[in-house]
Amino acid sequence: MASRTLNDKRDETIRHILEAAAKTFSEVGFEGARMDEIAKSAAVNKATIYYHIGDKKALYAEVLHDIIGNALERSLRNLQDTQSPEEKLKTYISSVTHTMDQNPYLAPIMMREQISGGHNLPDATAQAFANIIGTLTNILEEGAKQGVFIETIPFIVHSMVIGGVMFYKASDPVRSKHSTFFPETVKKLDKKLSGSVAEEIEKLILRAVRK
Amino acid sequence: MASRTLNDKRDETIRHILEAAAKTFSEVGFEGARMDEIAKSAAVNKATIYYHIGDKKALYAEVLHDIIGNALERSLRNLQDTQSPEEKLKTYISSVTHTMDQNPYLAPIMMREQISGGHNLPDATAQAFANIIGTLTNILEEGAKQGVFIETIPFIVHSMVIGGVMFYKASDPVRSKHSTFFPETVKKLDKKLSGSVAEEIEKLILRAVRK
Amino acid sequence: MASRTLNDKRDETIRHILEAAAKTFSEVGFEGARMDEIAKSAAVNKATIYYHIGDKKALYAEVLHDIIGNALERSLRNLQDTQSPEEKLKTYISSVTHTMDQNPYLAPIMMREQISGGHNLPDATAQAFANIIGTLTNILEEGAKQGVFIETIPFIVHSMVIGGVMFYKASDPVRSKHSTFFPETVKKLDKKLSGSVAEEIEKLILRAVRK
Amino acid sequence: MASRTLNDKRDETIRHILEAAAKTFSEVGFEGARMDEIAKSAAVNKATIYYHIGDKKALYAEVLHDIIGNALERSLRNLQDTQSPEEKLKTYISSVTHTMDQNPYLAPIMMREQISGGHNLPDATAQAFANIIGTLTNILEEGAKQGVFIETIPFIVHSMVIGGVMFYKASDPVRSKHSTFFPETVKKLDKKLSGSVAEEIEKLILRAVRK
DNA sequence: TATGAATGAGACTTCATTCAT
DNA sequence: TATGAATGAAGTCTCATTCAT
Repeated sequence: MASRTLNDKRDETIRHILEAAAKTFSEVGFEGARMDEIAKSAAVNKATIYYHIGDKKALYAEVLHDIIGNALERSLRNLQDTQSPEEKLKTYISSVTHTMDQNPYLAPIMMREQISGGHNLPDATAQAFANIIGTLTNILEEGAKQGVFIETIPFIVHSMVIGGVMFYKASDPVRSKHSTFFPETVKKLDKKLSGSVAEEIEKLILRAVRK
Repeated sequence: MASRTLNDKRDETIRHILEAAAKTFSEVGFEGARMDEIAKSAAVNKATIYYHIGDKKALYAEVLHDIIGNALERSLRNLQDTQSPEEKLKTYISSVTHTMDQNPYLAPIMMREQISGGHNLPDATAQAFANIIGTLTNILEEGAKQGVFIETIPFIVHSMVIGGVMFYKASDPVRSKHSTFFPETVKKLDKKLSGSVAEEIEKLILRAVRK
Repeated sequence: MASRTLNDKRDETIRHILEAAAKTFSEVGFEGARMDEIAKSAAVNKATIYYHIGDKKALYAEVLHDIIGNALERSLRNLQDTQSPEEKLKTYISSVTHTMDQNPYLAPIMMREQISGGHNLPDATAQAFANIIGTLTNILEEGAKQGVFIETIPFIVHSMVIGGVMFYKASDPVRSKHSTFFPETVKKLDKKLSGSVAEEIEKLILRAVRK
Repeated sequence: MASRTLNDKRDETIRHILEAAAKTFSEVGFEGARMDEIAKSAAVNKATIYYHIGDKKALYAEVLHDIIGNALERSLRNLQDTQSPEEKLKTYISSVTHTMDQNPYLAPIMMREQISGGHNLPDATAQAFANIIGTLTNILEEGAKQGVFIETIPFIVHSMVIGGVMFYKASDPVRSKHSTFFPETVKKLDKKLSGSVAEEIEKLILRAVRK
């Protein structure tokens, strides 16, 4: 029981650190993140991070693996037994939008990774990422074979879904900051993707690929 | 004549600096950029940057204004006298893709700005950025009014176009780095947007919004 | 019986620690030694060192007292009843060389102490060290009085014996590391002082001081 | 002329740094040295060391090369045209003792290098060091061939000369610190090797090897 | 105008030590 | 008795910026 308690405490500390790190990395990126800031935000001594996890790079890798890796994989599980390609595509898109909503750190971190060429992307994460594309490709090809979808370049559809969703998620701060430049209709948009926004994306993508 | 020559030289130096800075900022972001690196890449002394332009923030603002600002505005000019909403939308998309191809520093810098909430975005640039959305909104609304487009949330279409294009452009390094994870079809895709890729995006967007 | 067993275990733990500490201190010096490293090498938890012995300085003092102190004193016992000054000098030198061979941690630690001015030298150790010089001085003076040795400055003879022996012992790693620089004859030399090397030193010193 | 002045200043700064570093490294060793301390002692900002020379390891290497390397080589020049093996041996020893006197940082640094196995010894320095042994070996072998010296193991003679001299030089702090333990005769010894002490060493070594 | 030298502030990291169990 | 967790202090190094010429 004692060891159980100890492990609990350890795990809790680590979770605090990873949570704070994910938040910081998502907000300011790897280069902009300060170990001091992360430690303070996790309410632990800076050295504790080094004790439990390691240096900044190791911390980043851990965040990617722990927070991002899981989220990406989880988002694919709902697909298993859905039926028609169209249904699958809907589920796929709603899984992606839902995941982005659930984990607010996901989109910024992944976008930055994307831009910087995946320099710090652990293989496991890159693999998970590739799986997403693979899954979409399968859906689109299956749909094309069944004659319900047109022929497409899957990676471009993928770019539009993921890029579009991420862009939308990430654009929230800009929209509010320079609000005077944006028309009212743009500013009114919900911060959440789920609901009408997710449906709008689904609608557009389906219209685009449906025969 | 002497002063003309001097000015030429001065301008050339500044151009070198801005070019090098744009490249560096696009590759590693504001936080990741090193003044030393930029100076070396511009083949000038580090102090020269401070002499001619100012500190790092000033340099970044100058890059945004000089490189990005112009490019954005240029991309809108082709729209002036095109006719039907569908034609306008086509031109709009090809302008965006063309601009991204012309200026390789544009997409990364803008995406990073987007993610970080436009923290360093000069007002002029934000304004130009807002104009793009405004233009697209007008096109879509005109199309809807004429009954050739469905009703859409313009900012979401915008997210899919810009986000999709940027994502595609930015994903090139990841695709090659973790190439083993990606299927052959993904790896074969062209680095340039123009041509088939731009057409594919146009096709999908048009299919999505066309009634 | 239980307490006896406990004491045994405790003593064994302490012995492990001191052994590991002596090895580490001899290899990298006081400043270069890491408590983590010593604990790992002793197969105990780091806190155990603090519990049983104390902080780094206390540990170092303990090593000096326990390992070094005894060795130095032991090396003097053989001298008690030897007879002629020449015999005594021979015994003295072979005691020194033998001690250095027996305890591989001795020479490095003592040399470092020497260099750093005995900053961390406990009084007991310094005393034992002074005794060695005193003993040699006595032997040399007795020999001079008996007319079998020339007049010498004992501390200089001492420097040549101790310095020479330590230098020889310590030079083993350099000889092998930069082996290409050393001629074959140098590299072939034995790691042990005892035997031919000790005899050679004896021979040279005796020739130097013998009338 | 301006550039000359600039270079002078640069060189002076570097000399200050190397001087301070040599002193510090000699006193407390590589691990014990603090960059802060060295900078303060050189009256420059800490960053200036990194600007001109590099990190701690680079600084240490530079010290070894600059201070030690030169000194060692200089000590060999006097040997060129001396005549008899005995004269050469005398010159050799006085060169060594003189060098140690001239450069007070030499003995401690070299001894520490010796002890730690030449871990940080640049090849150039190791080479210079090997040359010293080679030179002595030649002298001893020439003397033996001419029948004026006995057969010896040169590296052991070398150990006694270098080890002895270094030990003597290095023992100065201990002698004064624990002065109560040392007899008056030991304490009275001069800090300088030159003069009587150097002569005493010469005398002893010559007596040892002379046939 | 341009630049090599220099620096203050602050970043990352290490390490001896203590705490809580 | 022993230890995993945690930390404060201090160390190394970096970097945007300024200085002096």
